[in-house]
Amino acid sequence: MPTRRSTATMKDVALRARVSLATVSRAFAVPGSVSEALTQRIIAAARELNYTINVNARSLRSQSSGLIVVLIPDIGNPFFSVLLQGIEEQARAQGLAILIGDTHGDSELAATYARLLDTRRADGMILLNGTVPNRAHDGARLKPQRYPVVAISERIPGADIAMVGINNRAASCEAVGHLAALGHRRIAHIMGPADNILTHERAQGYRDSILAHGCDMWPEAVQPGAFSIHAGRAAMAKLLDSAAPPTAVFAASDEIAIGAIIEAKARGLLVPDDLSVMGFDDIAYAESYDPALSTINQPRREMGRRAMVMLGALIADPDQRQADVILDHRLVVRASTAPPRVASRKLTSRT
Amino acid sequence: MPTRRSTATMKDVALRARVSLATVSRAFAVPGSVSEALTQRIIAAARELNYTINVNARSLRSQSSGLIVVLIPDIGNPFFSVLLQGIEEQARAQGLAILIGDTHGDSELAATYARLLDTRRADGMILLNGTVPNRAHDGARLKPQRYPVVAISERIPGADIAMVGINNRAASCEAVGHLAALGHRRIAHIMGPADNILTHERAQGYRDSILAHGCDMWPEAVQPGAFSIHAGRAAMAKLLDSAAPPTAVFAASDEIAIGAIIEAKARGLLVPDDLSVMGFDDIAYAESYDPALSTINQPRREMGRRAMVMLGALIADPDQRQADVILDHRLVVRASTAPPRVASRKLTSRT
DNA sequence: ACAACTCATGTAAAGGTTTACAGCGTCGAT
DNA sequence: ATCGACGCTGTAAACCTTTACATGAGTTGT
Repeated sequence: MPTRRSTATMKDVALRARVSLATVSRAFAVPGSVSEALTQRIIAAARELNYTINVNARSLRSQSSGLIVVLIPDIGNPFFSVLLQGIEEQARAQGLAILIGDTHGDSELAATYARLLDTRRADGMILLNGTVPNRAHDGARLKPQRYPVVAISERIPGADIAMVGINNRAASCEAVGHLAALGHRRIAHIMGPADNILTHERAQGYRDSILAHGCDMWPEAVQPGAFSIHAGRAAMAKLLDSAAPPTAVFAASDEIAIGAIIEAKARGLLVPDDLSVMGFDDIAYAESYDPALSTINQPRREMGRRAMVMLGALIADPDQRQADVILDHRLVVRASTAPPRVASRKLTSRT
Repeated sequence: MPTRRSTATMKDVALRARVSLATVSRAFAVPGSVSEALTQRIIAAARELNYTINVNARSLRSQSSGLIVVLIPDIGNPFFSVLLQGIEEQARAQGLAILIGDTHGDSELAATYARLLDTRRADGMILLNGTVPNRAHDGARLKPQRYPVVAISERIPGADIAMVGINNRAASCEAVGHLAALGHRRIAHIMGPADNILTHERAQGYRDSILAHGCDMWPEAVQPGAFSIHAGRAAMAKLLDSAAPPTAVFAASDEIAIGAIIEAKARGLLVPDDLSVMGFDDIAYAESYDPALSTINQPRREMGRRAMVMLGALIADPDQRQADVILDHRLVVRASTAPPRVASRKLTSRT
């Protein structure tokens, strides 16, 4: 039970400024509606009383909270931080604050956060990739109410939710194309988690490119994984253990790529001399890693900003349909990719 | 203007369950106060009507929002993400949600977020190191009201705000001690930003240790910096340009350490053979870097959790004083530190 | 001079909860 | 049978705004 802080209310301000309560409210909320003289008097009175509006009362009456929820699978993942900054900047510009819900990939938890919309604590929601609060029973619940929701980087199947993202398939195709252009013929792919849609879009882009360039195809070329350093390392180990290891790897995320490089180094391989590695995302550490990662840059800040703009529009008019926004990605070539060694074929023995 | 969603209210539930409004409220809020039979009837009615409580109304009446603000200088900094997770987990356990304010180190912005307390939008606030919304005029404002506030890892000068953290001075002393124990005599220090208190505590620990071990002291040994890779790299460049470069560096953060290593590598130096580098914080990437970073581990998740616990107590009773919590740090020795090269003595001449 | 308007302000009714207080029925003790 | 206590439920006030509607003063046009 918090101690009741005795704070000035609008009524107090009205009394002091010798106007009605309604006038005070209007002076603050509706710009041109109160005469200059009164507005000054009211502002003065408010300042003297150290008045601050009670947001809860306002929300109750106006049926909107000025808050939006952002659902993230994992705050710790550096991919999301810049995205968040974009969202947050834009939200602030629109006078909204953001409420972050870390779902830890748990759809139960996601549903809990989604409930903030039901309870009118939040006006809208942004879904970051992988977090789908409506997998289970909530799919049915989300749609009929037509809550303002936009997804970043993931198309939610079934629920027609507006989204902003990049063309993952094309980007992956380009990434693998870069490796092929360097002369690689034996290019493997380490995937993200199987239940993530991005994983499949990127894998598809990989396949497109392998086909288009007539590169090697072999059963173990595509390894399952997850968006983590650990998974990347494990998958790389499998690839290197195989009879005919690849000369290049396209990882579905930078973290996977880092894991792959760690494993390669652990075995005495030189990157990029013995093995080229491509990442995806261009997280902050990609540039600082040794070797600096070649990767696909996603315009994350812009993605966040655009999503927030769309959400704002949706909040203003929940019935309007928003078109998807596909932003441009960018191939970033750094030091982790190079032409294959001509002599590299000699490694191919054993088992 | 959002379309008014016609939602069931308590009144509707009361009608349907044939009880009074008050009884419904009590059934939900005050555990043992309503008879079993009625409670069941009420719950059934609520379910049938798809009732969800209106949080704004509750907040208005009960003068508390169930929200807490967390002020962060930079969401993108990986040091904070785990901290956040700790806070968030504990907050959820206490039925609270967190509102994240990224201040970008801007105290103006921090003040904006701090205002959420004034407007009753938030019940309490957690300050993450470096963010001091009361540097300027707000110091005076924060104290008299006695808002529930706790700081993580930084003692706010002047304002008596409870805090949880580690002993930075002792930890730094230990870090440098590790380098000295390896045989280093010429140990430099790259500091964080000058306006951050942690910077000075860590620098002090460095000095303590240098003195205690009788290591070299020279004017350029301590370089100003900032908590970033870039700053680390620049400072390292200065150190290496000097006539008698150090054989080891203690960086005030892991990011600085990474920057330092990048610069050393760029000059063809081997880490740790030619130069040992110690970091501080043990961020996620410290372990994956090449070489893996020796550093000081801060129990970040636990710090977040403890801070939230304290805040909870403070919200329950704003007048009680909370004792500071100092948690244990841990020296983590990995691959970026090693004994100095014996031949390195030959560098020590000149001037 | 009067109708028709505009414009600034005031009045009062929501908005959905929580909670102090009152009422009422039951039970045990006298 | 009476009293007090206790446990459950209902009544109504309070929390602080926003906003539809009413009011009245001033302006314009005839």
